Amino acid sequence: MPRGLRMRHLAMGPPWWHGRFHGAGFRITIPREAILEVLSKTQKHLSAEEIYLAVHRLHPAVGLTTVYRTLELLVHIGLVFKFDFGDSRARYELSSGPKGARHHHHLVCTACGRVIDYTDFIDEEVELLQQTEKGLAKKYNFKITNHLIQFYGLCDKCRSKE
Amino acid sequence: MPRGLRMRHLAMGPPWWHGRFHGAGFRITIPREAILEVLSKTQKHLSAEEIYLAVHRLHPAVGLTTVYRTLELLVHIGLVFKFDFGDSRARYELSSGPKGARHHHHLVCTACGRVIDYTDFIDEEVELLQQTEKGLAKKYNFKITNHLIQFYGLCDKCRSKE
DNA sequence: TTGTTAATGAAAACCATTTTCATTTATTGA
DNA sequence: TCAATAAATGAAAATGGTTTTCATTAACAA
Repeated sequence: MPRGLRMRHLAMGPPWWHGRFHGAGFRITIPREAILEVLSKTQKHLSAEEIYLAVHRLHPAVGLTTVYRTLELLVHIGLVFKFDFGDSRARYELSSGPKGARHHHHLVCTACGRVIDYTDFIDEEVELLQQTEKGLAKKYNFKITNHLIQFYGLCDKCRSKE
Repeated sequence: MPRGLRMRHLAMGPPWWHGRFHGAGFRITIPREAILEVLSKTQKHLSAEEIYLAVHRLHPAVGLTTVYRTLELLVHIGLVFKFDFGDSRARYELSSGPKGARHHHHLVCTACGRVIDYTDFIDEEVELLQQTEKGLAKKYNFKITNHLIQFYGLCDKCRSKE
């Protein structure tokens, strides 16, 4: 049986993101473990408070302040995306799991605030985006690390109410 | 010599957006005129306070509250776009002038916050976006009215500081 | 194990935005 | 042209998500 990285996961070794932390000189703490645990077990776009509540269930000692600070850190090192869907509170999402395959875009209903993730057309989009990124990077000497694509409109429910 | 509304604009006729207001049942007031005036004379992404300050120069009686309320209204009727560039204050931009040709996307520097508008590649993007919108609209029964595209990364100045 | 320093939690501060409410003003009908 | 009336406004207060402060705790290198 092969060893190495593979084994570490089957044997429940350190989570995949520990390396990212150590590499950047950050400490691995219980609140941080808990927050990443929560984020990695949901597909939803959680707000800081929702994350706090979920973490609080497991570790009541963890405070909201730490949740905010940790999220800021995670966004900074690129482990988490921060979104604004227009409801005056930020939403957070793991940018990619250990398998690194989560990228999606959003449909935001401007009437009820519902957010739909979609991955359809992502391939075509990504191809174009890469060309665009390349061109923009060159023209503006900009180092592009990320992009945000959101479509706004009315979801099926809100359409029928009109 | 003709009197009435016409005169107020030096025979230039009512601004192009008056129709949009009357049609939706909203009144045309001095603060609203002033706010649209300010928005139509800049290419920048102004914050509510910046708009307030600019309006204040012309009409000191106009308050910040009214600016917020008017912007909300303008966003609602689609005359203005509201953006979030991550600096904890919303930015506003006229969605289209009378000639309706202003659409662009943004490059946002995550280090210094600089925002660059670009219209390059817009044609190719728009073509793909239309296909995507069509597909998404069908699949999710979503009526898409708008989209947001932003690229994040480091601008030339911040790159060289690294 | 221990010393150093980052990380934390509670409470207070912050600040963009929203709400309240009394007053003003644009519009409509006489 | 002039009220009538309901929308719009401004000042001040409230709101609420997020950040800061500061004393305490805990991660981790030696």
